[in-house]
Amino acid sequence: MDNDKGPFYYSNHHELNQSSFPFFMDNHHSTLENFQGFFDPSLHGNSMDCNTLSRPFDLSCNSTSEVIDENYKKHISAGDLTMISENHSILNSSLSSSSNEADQVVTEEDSAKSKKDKQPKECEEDGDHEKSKKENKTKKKEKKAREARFAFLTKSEVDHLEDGYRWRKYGQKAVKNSPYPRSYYRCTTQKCNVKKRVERSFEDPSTVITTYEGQHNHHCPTTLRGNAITMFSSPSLFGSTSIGPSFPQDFLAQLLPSYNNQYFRNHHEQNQNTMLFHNQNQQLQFPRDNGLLQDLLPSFQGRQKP
DNA sequence: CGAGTTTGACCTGCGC
DNA sequence: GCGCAGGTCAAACTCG
Repeated sequence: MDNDKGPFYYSNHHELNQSSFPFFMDNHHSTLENFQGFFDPSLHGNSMDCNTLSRPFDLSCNSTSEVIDENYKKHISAGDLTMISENHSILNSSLSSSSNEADQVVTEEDSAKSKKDKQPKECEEDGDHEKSKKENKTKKKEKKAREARFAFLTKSEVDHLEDGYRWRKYGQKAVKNSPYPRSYYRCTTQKCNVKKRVERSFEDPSTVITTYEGQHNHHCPTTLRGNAITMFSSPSLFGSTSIGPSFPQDFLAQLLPSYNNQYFRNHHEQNQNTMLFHNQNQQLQFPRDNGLLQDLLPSFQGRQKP
């Protein structure tokens, strides 16, 4: 994988298992397996800013939501897991089923293999399908920046997890080397081009891999924000001194209603006592720090690419 | 009847 | 150039 622009290159031979995956959700046991591990500065020797990961998520659900930063719309290759770092870098690891989830690359890059990003709709609305095809061909050289993607694993028996948004399935494909198909969804809201892919891990069939692409430009239809914010900001939940002043509540508040509210819906009651951040006495601080890439995924051995 | 799903065909990029 | 795999389209279908 080309990585000329990225300051960091991570070998794909280092293990990235579920415990090092940024958001490993376990709906059955009412835990977010890796939130604590992911944010825990004692594990990573450093910490991260709330904005680091909130960017690729739906900001429009937040009352303080703002214009999408074009700098985050970097190309990434198909089938990649992406996280956006504070300094606009992208952590990028392959999730394609043809590759192993434990055999991943983390890199900042503008992907050279940005696949087609079709824009035929405008053309087809005039009913001239052939014309649109031709125009499409002429446009293919104008590689449009692929939307940022963000993927996470969820332990669930349900493939398509409720996340508060309405999705229309527009495709399903068999995935190579996997008995489980990959489903393609598009946000049903007009002019919202957010997509997501859902597939089940063939290595761990209890795990669903959900990949979001793009950012919603509308409010979450069925937000559970209130619950999420209450829970995450509750001193009784985390302990009044356990959360540092820069605890990414905004990030979590943005994240959870959109991406995990089934979790809350189903387990809200028990979650009040059992959920999230196993070690609640941990000091959690997230100073703004650009040197975060090496710290995010400690199982990787990052190195400067020559 | 509208919204969502299914599914085969098609398009595109990439590796050989 | 060819084949493969990922991604998308769109007609047919299902469902409420």
